[in-house]
Parts: sequence; structure tokens; C-alpha cells
Amino acid sequence: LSSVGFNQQSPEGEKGCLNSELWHACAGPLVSLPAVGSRVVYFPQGHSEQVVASTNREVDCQIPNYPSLPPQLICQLHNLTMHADVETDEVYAQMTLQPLNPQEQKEAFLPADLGATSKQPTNYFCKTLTASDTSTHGGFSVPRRAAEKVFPPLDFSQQPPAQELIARDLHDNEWKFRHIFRGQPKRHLLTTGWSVFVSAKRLVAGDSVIFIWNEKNQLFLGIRRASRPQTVMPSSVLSSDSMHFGLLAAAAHAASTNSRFNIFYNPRYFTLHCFIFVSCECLLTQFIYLVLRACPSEFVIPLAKYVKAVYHTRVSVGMRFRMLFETEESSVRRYMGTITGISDLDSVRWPNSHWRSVKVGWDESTAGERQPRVSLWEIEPLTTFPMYPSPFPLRLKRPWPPGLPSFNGMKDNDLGMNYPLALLRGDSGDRGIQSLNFQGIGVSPLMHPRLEASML
Amino acid sequence: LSSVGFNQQSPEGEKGCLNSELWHACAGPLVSLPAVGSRVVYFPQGHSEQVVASTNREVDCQIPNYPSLPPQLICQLHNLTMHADVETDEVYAQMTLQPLNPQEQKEAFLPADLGATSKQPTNYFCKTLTASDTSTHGGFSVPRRAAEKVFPPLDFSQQPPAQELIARDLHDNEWKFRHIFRGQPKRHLLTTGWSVFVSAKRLVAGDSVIFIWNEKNQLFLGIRRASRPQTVMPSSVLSSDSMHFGLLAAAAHAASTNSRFNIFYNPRYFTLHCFIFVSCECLLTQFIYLVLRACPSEFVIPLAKYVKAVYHTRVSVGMRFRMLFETEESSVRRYMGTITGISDLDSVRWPNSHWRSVKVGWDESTAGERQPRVSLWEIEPLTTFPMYPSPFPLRLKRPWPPGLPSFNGMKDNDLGMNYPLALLRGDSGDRGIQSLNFQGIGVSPLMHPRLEASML
DNA sequence: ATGTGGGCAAACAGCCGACAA
DNA sequence: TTGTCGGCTGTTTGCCCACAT
Repeated sequence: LSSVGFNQQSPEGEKGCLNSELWHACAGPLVSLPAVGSRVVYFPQGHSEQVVASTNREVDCQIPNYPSLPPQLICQLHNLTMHADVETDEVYAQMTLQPLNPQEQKEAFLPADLGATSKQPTNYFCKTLTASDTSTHGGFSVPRRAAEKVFPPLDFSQQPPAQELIARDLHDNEWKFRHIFRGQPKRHLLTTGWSVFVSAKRLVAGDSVIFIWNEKNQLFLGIRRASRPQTVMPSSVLSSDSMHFGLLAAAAHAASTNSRFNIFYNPRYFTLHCFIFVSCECLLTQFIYLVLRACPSEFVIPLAKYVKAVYHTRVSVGMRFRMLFETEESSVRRYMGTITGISDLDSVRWPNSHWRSVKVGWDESTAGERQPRVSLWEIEPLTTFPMYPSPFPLRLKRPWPPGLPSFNGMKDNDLGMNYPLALLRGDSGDRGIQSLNFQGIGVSPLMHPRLEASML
Repeated sequence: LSSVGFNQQSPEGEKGCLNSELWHACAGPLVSLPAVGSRVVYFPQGHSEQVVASTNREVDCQIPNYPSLPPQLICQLHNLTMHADVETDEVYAQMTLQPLNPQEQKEAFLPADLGATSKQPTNYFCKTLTASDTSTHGGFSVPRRAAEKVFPPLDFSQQPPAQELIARDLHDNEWKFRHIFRGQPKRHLLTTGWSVFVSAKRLVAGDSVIFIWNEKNQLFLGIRRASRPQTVMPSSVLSSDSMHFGLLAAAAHAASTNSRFNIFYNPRYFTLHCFIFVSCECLLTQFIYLVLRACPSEFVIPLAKYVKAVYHTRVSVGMRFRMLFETEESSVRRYMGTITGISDLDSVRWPNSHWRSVKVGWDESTAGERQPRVSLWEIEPLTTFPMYPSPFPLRLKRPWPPGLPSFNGMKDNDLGMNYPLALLRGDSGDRGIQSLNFQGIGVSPLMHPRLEASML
């Protein structure tokens, strides 16, 4: 009775039956989770970075070295549960890891148990909400192909055709919507029930909704907020210094006793990379800012991935590579770059760590940008043939306006595979948007002639 | 640029100019903070308890002993800032502590620098919100004496008398209310602006609002939620095991290097004490549950308080004592009990700790209840004369219903000094409420004859 | 194909005194 | 003294289409 009113821990966590497809859809296309039972590599240094990201506090005290804690621990993944924050619906995973003993460690390098599960659902759509979608004046405008693909078919003999949709979110809450096909020209709309959902989830223009239609004819829906982690305030519990002590001490203790420990992995805390381009259009200089989410800070990766990258891949300064990025519209793109150095990120505390040991330069960034660092397993070295700097990329986006999150002139397609979008900032103001905004249906983003032409 | 959108740390914390009176009013009458510069005693064990309370997770892994960490650290309090959670307005404090070196420790016991600041404001009122107060149908009914005491006087030549009130909350946000004196009979009301406040703070019936009128003729307002900590979900950042490692490692490191460390103190995470009574009324057995908030888990206390309690007070089993409690309506009450034992709470990990070393029995609880534990400095031993068990106390309250937080049949007075309230649960259902609900104006709670009669 | 806005009806918010506890 | 309610407006919500992109 001393814990009256404290039983708020995510109920879906207790049951452990959170919908995996939906979780992955919300986590994004780059996120894959190691398989339960497989061997993984855990990087305390990367874990530390995530704590910095989530507490928004750098460590400002002297944290001693933990001699028993190497920069990476080879572990057995005993348990993995997917969760979603009750307040914000932010997805995260809890993992139970057990460091292998020295004997097991040696054996670990022999069999390559590859095992990463990334069940991106097939029948789903993702739409970035417009001002109309989130206003109280109306409902939700469903992209036609999306509605046809993931909603149950309407009875078109009715006038107008309409039905009730029931969808479940990550917490297994039920949401009911009236789905109607009307208007001139005809279109799919969600009316009654939509605004309740918008206000309950506190959605604003720019956020995204995801609908999934699975094999069992069940409908699910999730949300992805527009790059602003909401919680970012564990405050009042533990100082960020103590948190860093905590993760190091927990890992060190587990390593020295070969016992299990738990970590939380939040795939939506990305490493942000910033690209800046200078191009010329309409005889006016254009500055193009591009902020991309790289692979999330994966501080637990499959052992096989680590072994392959560290022991079976030869990298050297000057070598060219490709790397996957998630765009603001949540599709995947590859960017190219060159390795400019290989060195310790923190040679004092974490000597000989492979975590972000590779300094890189991006083809598209100006020389003025500081070099970001990546880890070996994040990049795909190109050894076959050398490439000269590629033409300017297409997935451009200006940094999120710090104030209100309103959108103008944006276009997305209807199935999550968005087409390129270019927003320019420069002397000619927003005029450039018009000339670059297009729908590249059936055209490879890398090959779209119009944008390439406009950039050079 | 890698921290785009992450600057959400409480702005008032940066400036450090949060209104102290308001903070204390929200923290409650039992909370006092040590003075900056003074010497305090820090209990890692108590800190641990607060982490358990805020994460709602017991430690389920084996945490090793930290040999360099004694059960209590004598520290210098270098810095103390008051904060309020941006989302929930929950108050908390950050303290910077520096363990004294052995030489300083010895000296510490000589001069008794007493120093606890508890600036409970004088001109304030606290009202528990009714269903009418929080409904969208109307405004806020201001208790007459409260309005006269803390609101600027109305111009009664107007018909009806009305004015605009501007009050600031803990985040220095401005809230405007129309204050009007009307109705038949006449009463003070807050109308326009009130519902905006209620929905912005997500207040429900049972929560409390506090208005303060200070010497500079400024009006402040704060809230206190009805015993349900809202956040309780640091989740997704660090496992509770790691948090325990963290607080211990941080304190141990600071102790061994005599360096500073930071802690968060959340005064609203109380120790809940549960009292159960059995009485007879209307020929039906009545079970009366009483849940009280004890002194909060004060794991940082003034050194003088510690020295006095531990070295200058003689306690023994069988001794009677009094202890302060905060009631559901946020006034202070003393309850009496008897010391039933003195022993380590955790003799393995924290031998010879004074943290909750005193086992007690309460006069009002039945024998079936397990004995709670208190610390020496929380109680006030009675050495003058022995007392037999006091008549049943009056401040009764049934445990908060787990579901919706609705109130019925509650009465509070207008100045935070609430009068007794009795709610019964038993075979006769809620009928008992009627017979026990009263206003004891001018009657000492301990002496109210009607309730005493009804209980025995 | 789909975002926005005007028109309109129904629902809700919110101010008032009456009444009762 | 103050909590709740019925009565009564003014505002908002939310469904419909037209129109523009």
C-alpha cells in the first residue's frame, strides 16, 4: 500500500505484446533490432551519447575511468521488449544484455550469427499532416492510393460511400474514424473521430501519421513527431552526471561479474548531420541547408555486423563510401563521402574504441563544415571504382523553423516513399521553391534531370 | 547545430530567479530547505528511495557495496536552485553538495549551524478544486475570506464590482482572470480566463490552486496535484538499476575526492503512511482508511538537526513521540505513536545507518498493519508525561480511487487551514459520509465531540 | 489529386441568478 | 458561505462543397 497510485509503468510493457510492425513503422526505415538470443556488441560510449541527447546535458564533472570496462562489450541479448512512451508515443526498446566471459568472447568471433530483425510492414502509409489536417475546421484528407491500399474497400453502391474504421495505437487504444468518399472531385476523408485523435496525441502540422493494414485484417495507426523530442526532461530524478556514472558503473559491474544489465535504446535520438551547399540559380547565389538524420546512435549492434566491419573490411584515408540516411520525410537515401581520417574519438577515456573512429567528409558539404564522425559499420566502402563528387542530391530541406511548426509548399507522396523536395534559402527568397518542387513519379531521385539542371 | 531543438531545459532554472515563496507554497508546509553555505547530511539510502519512488521500479539486480561510501555524508551545500517541471509544474530543487574531508568532518560537529529556510508565505490561500471549478460550465468560486485577504480590493461602487487580476506562475507565465463579485447571494468568482488556466495546467477536481499576494503587491499562483505524480516515466533514458548505480557511484566518487556532486530533491515524493481504524456506527461495522503523507523523504537535512537528533536526544523502545504529517488538504497535523524498535533498515548494505532506524507503532493504527520506519530527526520524543492512546483523529480520507479523480461531499475552508473531513468505507456504503461530514469551525480537530462519538 | 476556405447547423463554452446544503 | 444547476447567448466545431493548384 506504500505505492498507491504509482502503477503507471507502460501496461503494454508488462504484457510485452506491443505490435512489432507498428513499432518498426514508427521507428523508421533505418532502425533494426538485434534478434533475441543473438550476440551483440554494446558500446558504453554510444550509450553515453544517447543519455547526453536525452538529458540535454553534457557531463561537466570528472568521471573516473572504469578499468574493467572496455570500449565495447560482447554480450548475449537475453531479452528485448518494445515500448512506447505513454505521454508522447515515442518508441524505445529495453534490452537485457549479459557480457560474455573471456572464453565465450573468443568463441564469439568464430560463428557469425547474423541476426537483425527489421520488419518494416508492407501494407502501410505515412502522411505528413497539413495545416488543414490538424485544424479543427475539418478532417483528414487521405491520399487516394493510400486509402485504396490500406483501408478496407468501401461499398460504392452507397451514396456517399462510407464506413467506420477502427484502428489501434501502440498502447492498444482504440480509435474510431468515419471514413467517407465524397467531395467534388471525390476524395477519401476521415471525419468524425479524427479531431479527437489529433488533440489527444497533440499533433501539429508537420507531424506524421502512419496507418498499417496487416494480414489479419487489423488496422493500426502510429505517429511520428517532426524532429522535436518532446519529453527531454527527465529532470527532477537524477543529475546527468549521476546518469553517466550509472550507465558506466552498471556496465562495468556486469562485465566484471558476467551478470545481466538493462539498457534503454531510443531509436529516434538521431545523430544530426548538417550539409551546406552553395549553388547558383537564376543568376543569384543560393545557400541550401540540409539537415539529415543519420543512422540513429546504434550503440548495440549485431556481433556479425561488428566483426565484418572491423575485421573483414579494409578502410583507409581517402577511401570513398556510401552511407544511409533517413530524410525528413522518412524515406531512405544514400549519401557519398570520403574518409579523411581514422582516430580515437576520445583517446583519453576510450582509447582504441571503434565508436565513431572514422572522420569523413561529405561530397555535398562545404569545406567549412566540421567533419562529423561515423563508425565503421555505418558506412559502405566503395572499392570497385572511384567516383568523382556526385551531382547535388535531391532530398533537400531547410532546418526546422525554431518557432511554430507550419509548412508551406510541401509535397509528399502517399506511400511513405516520398519524392524529392527541395527548399531553398537565399537571396531570391522562396521563389526557388516553385521551380524545384515537383513530383518525380517514376523518376529516380538520383537521376531527375530537372533538379540536377537547376542546381548547376 | 547538432543540438537543434534540444534547448528545453527549464528557462527559470537558467536565470535562477524562480519565486521562492511560490515554490514553498507549492511544496507544502512540511518542506524546508537547508540554507546555502550551511552544512548538511546527505543519505544515499534516502536518495535511493526517492529514485525508486520516481521510477516506480525496485532495484532487481545485485548492486555492490561502495566501500568508500558511508551511510551518511556530511557535506557543504554550495548551491541550491528551485525548479518546477515544465510539463507538470511539479516542484523540485537541485543541490550542489561537497563532502567534507575527514578534518572538516570532525570540526563539523562542534558549531551547530542551524539553517533551514522555510518561507511559507503569509498572504496566500489554497483551495482544492471542486467539480464546478474545473467544469467548462462555469468559473472558479473564490472563498470569500480568501478573496478579501489576497486579492486587491474591489471597487464596490461599480455594479457589479469587477476587476482584472494578473497572476504569474512558477515559470513566470502570466495568467489573466476576470474577478467579479456577483450572484445571489453575492460571491467572488473568477470567470474569463479561468478555463484557459484549467485546461493549460490540465487540472481536475481534487487538485489545488494556490494564490499568493506578496509585499510588492504582486499576485502569484501555483498548483498542487492530488497525490498522483504525473511524470513518473523517465523510462526510455536509463534503467532504474543504472540509476541506482549512478547515484551511489556519483556520491562515492565525490566522497573519495572531496569534489562536488549534484542531486535533485523532489519534496512531493512522500512516504505514505497508512492508518486503518475499525469503528462501529449505526450498528454496522465501519472500516476507515486513512492515508497520510508523512514528512517527505528528506535525504538532505541540516547538520544541526542531525546532530541534535542523533547525539543529543535519548530514545528507547517504548518511548512515546509525536510526528508531523501533511493532510490531504495540505495543513499540518501531529500524530502520536510509540517506538517499538531501533535497528538497521538494511543491515547488509547500510549497517549503522540512522536512516529510518526507528520502528514505530501509531496510536491510531490497528495491530495488523506492518510497522513503518521513521528517522530520529522526524520525530519529537515526549519525555514529560506518558499518554494513553489518544481518541481517534479526525483528518480522515479514504484512499484515492484508482480510476477517475472525482470528489463528492468534500469541504475545505478557505485559507489552507482546512477543517476535518471524514469519509467512511464500510457495509453501510457511503451513507456514513453524510453523518460525519461537518464543518468544525472553531472546534479543535482533536476535540470534536461528534466525530469522537461516532467512532467509539 | 489534394490543400484551403466559405457556408451552415449543431454542439459547446461560458456568464447569469436560483436554490439548496 | 459556496457547490451545482437550468436558462440563455456567443463562439467553436465540424460536415458539406467550391475552387485553386
